[in-house]
Formats: sequence, structure tokens, C-alpha cells
Amino acid sequence: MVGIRDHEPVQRTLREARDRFIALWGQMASNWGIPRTMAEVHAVLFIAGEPMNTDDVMEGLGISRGNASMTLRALQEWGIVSRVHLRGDRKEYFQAEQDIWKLFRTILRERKKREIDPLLEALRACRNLTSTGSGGSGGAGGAGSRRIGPGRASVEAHNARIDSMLAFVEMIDSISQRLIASGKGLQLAAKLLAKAS
Amino acid sequence: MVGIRDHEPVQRTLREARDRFIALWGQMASNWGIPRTMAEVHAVLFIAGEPMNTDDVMEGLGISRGNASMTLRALQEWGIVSRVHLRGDRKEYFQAEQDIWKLFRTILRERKKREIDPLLEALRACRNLTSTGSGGSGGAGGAGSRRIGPGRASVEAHNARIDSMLAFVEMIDSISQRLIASGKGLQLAAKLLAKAS
DNA sequence: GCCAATTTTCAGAATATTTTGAAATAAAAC
DNA sequence: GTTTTATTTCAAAATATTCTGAAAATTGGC
Repeated sequence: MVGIRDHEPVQRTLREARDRFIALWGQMASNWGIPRTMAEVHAVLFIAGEPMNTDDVMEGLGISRGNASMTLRALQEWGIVSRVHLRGDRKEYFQAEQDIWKLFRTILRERKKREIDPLLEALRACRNLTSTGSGGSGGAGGAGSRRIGPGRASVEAHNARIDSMLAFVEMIDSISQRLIASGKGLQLAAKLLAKAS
Repeated sequence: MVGIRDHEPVQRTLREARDRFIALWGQMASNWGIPRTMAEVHAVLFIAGEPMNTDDVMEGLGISRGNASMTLRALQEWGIVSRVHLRGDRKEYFQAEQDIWKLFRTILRERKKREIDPLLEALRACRNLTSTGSGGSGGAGGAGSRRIGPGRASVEAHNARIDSMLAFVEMIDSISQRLIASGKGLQLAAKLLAKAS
């Protein structure tokens, strides 16, 4: 876009740096359960800094049109890439959020919604199967079950384990909520953690 | 182990709760880039609460001996499962860490070592390719490069993007370090975040 | 309405990951 | 040492995931 000649050493180095960044980002994402190509498309858009169309993305990464289309849609659903219309061009353009902190919060919000919330619900349901101490159903009925079976102790040990897991996930959930809400939540957290030896 | 008869309703419910927990844990792990079976084996050991041998794990999950062996080794390498020898038994037994916070810190330490640290190093190397402002190589040599090419502005915009990414990863790294070090770091963080509106 | 440009969809192909099982190795018993 | 039991290894098979490409659908211009 900006420069035509790419024998300029600066341009070649820039291209090399971009490619390295894209590869890095894709690698890291796939470590964390995000499809490599999805992260690479995001990286291309992020590092370009300006809107790109589907063909730019396709040739930038050497992927098919179908793949580019599906991946761009997924990125939009995640809320980290947005559509732009450029005047006088019929194609659609896409641009990535440039503010890393905003990006982080968006991803966190999405993962909480898709993963943490359902997990919490399921864990609570699981806990209710063997209710003791807290609320829940369990079996037949009223106060004091039929007989204290041989497994009574093991049920209580089991419940203690599930409860500690629940407490852990609830804490993660609560921290996520705060980070999602507060603009500079992470920086704040780091500062606070630093003070508290 | 504890109870022989499993027509006891309590025992059936307990089994059901265990199975649900195992499935949940496996599902969640695979969302976060950890092989499902690895998490399931960990879950079996965690929820059992007592040491189990390879055959117990195999039949508990319906996996092959080879798979159980490899997965148990991987869990040991992660440091979240340990080997025990039981008196009068020739088989090896395995047990999972029961303290969730300890478990969390162990996993965090390992992921930092395997993923964050290499990422940081690579990002810094990438940044050095296009050095401006900070240190680094770049090209030929002395002060003031040959000519200010057409891409000068785009290089600086690129550097700004990489720098913000670097700052972000450095913050994640620093927070991880603190959480790994401090016993109750997460609870602390949550409390602090709660106070700071 | 039509036409051309662009985007989406999805069955099948390509790729990557995980699992098996049996042979090889190791460890304990004697 | 031999025998028996337990564990590890790894090539091949099974499974799961991701990608392609061309047909179908959509969109914008007129």
C-alpha cells in the first residue's frame, strides 16, 4: 500500500518482522486452544494496522477463499475484528482492534461467557447430585436419609473436593468479571499484587 | 475400594457424580489446549482422592495401557501427579495433588516456562529487527541511517504495535510470577481488585 | 426485473492429533 | 541365573480438526 518498491532494505525487514509476528501469534494461540489460522488472520490485520479485504488476507497467508471467509466471520463473532466499508470499493474490508487491553477484555468476556459460565453451572449441578451441607436434591426425601450407608464418609470427602473446585472456579469467575469491567484492571491488579509482597 | 456392593443408591449416585466431574474437567481442559485424556486421567485421580494404579485408570476411562502409561508420565512431568509405592503391591500407584491452589500454581508455573517465556524472548527478537527508540541491530551501522525511506512512518507505527504487545505480555508474565510465588496470590488479587472499585 | 461482483456454504480432501496394541524393556521374586 | 509381572515405546490405525474449491446465495448497480 504505502511503498511500491520492496527492494528497499527497510521494507524487506518490515515484511520479515510482520511474518515473524504472525507466526508467533499463531503459535501462541494454538497453545491456548484457539485455531492457528484464526489467530494468524487476526495477527495479519493487527500488524497491518489498516483495513484489508478478503483477497489481501488470502494472499497474505496463502489460504483459500472459503477459509478466509469463515475465519473472518468467526473473528467478528468474537468481536475482535470489525467490518468497514471503503468508499468507492465494493469489497468488504476488515480491521482488527488496535488497543491490546480492549482486545484482552473482549476475549476474556467471550471466554467467560462460552466456557466459565457453563462450567460453573455444570459443576453446581454435579455438586447437587450428592448434596450435603448446602442445598440440593439427591434422592427420595425428607430430613435424615434412610440409613447411613457404608459410603457416607466417601461421599463427604467427594463433596469436599467438588466444593474446593467450585470455590476455585468461582474465584476465577469473579476475577474475570472485574477484569472485564475495569478499563485498566490488569495493570491495577499487577500494581496491587506488587505492593502486597 | 471402600464399598463392595454398588446397588446402594448412594454408591450409584457417587459414581454418577464422579463421571460427570471427569467429563466436565476433560471438556474444559480441551478448551484450553490441554489434551482431553490427560485432563480426564487427572480428574479420575483427583476425584478418587486415593492412589490408583495403571489398571484402575485404564478401566476407569476405558483407555489402552499405552495411552494410560504415556498420559501418566506426562502428568508427572507437569508435576501434578506423583508416584507412590504401596506396601506389598508390585504395581505403581499414582495420586493427584488435592490442593487446588497448589495445582493452579503448578500449572501456571509450567505454562509460563513453556509458553510465556519463549514468547517473550521471540517477541523481543522480533522487535529488534526494526529497532527504533530502544536498542537493537537493524542494518548497517552508525548514527542516522543512510536515507529516510518512504517506509519510515510505517516502521514506526509497526514498532508501536509490537511494543504494546510486548508490554502486554510482560505484564502477564509479571502477574504470573507473583501468582506462582505467593501461596494465596489469587485470593489476594481478588480481594484487592474488589476494593479498588 | 437482469447482470456482474462478492461472499458464504459445506461435502469431501488434506492434515494433524490421539489412540491402540503388541513387541521390547525393565523390575521384582525366587 | 530364570520366571513372572509390570511398564514403556512407537509404528500403524483411528479419530478429530482444519482446509479447499466450486456451487449456491447474496449484494449492489442499473
